[in-house]
Amino acid sequence: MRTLPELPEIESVRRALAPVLLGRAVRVVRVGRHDMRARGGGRGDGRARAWMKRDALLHGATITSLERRGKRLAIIAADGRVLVVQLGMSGQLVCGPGIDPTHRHVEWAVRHAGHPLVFRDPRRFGGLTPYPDARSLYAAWDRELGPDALEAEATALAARLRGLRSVKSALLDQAAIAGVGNIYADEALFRAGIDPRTRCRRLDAAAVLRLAESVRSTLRDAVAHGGSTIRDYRTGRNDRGRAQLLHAVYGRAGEPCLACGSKLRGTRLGGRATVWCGCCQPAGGRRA
DNA sequence: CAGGTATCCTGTCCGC
DNA sequence: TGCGGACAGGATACCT
Repeated sequence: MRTLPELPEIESVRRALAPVLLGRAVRVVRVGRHDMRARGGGRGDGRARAWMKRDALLHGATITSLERRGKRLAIIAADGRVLVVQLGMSGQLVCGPGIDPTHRHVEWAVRHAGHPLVFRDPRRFGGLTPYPDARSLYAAWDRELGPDALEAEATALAARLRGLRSVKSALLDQAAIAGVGNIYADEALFRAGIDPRTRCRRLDAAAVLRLAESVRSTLRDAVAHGGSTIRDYRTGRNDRGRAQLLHAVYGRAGEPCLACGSKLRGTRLGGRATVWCGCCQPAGGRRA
């Protein structure tokens, strides 16, 4: 199964849910599982049970805002409570018709909405994290996440692409830049004309800035298309996205480069499938 | 410090 | 047709 909610997918969910949820009161009507991860990913990080109470799940709250940083979406209530949603690999936060009935972990009734709000996640790589107030939310985000890959200035993103590690691993590091996953890392590197294996230090200032701008434009274009629906992803209204039509390299190893026609190369970098064009993406980056 | 690997998890796809 | 195993990867712990 391939489904990777990255920043554009989360942003599409946020935009779709805002008109449905803002100003509305929610009520927890069902908790399907009590053993979701407190945070996405990791092993042995403990299953959270105690917090999986209605209070932590915003029972009885009125939603005042939906905020996103990177791949995390915070639901903020009028009384200060916050619930952060991480979709992980296969998660969905949806309020609309035709939602798959399986793997529904939490359901809320939304006042004056025709459908319940549903958090479902077949593979349970995602999770829900409650915070007592917005202050603790922002403190956690500042501690764990770099600047948002869509909202931050390109110069701010470029400043984070440093060190000896490969430029792709830097892009995937949420503490460096928040929001880029495996799909858009490869797409942005293709757009910038940079070999994903290049160490950050080997990129000159112009190449780093070009990459930062490519990250922003790649994500912006994907958001404009409603995110990429590889398989499971749906917007907050349960619609499919169309950004997958923009993918130039992701999932295309061995196929011809859309720019030059040469065979796209594929390998594994940091355990992740990586695709690039050896012709258009030279080590150290294409000269401007 | 950087990279590789195992872990978590389930649905999908492939070969036999 | 069916079944076992590889594969997909976001985040993290641990080892080299």
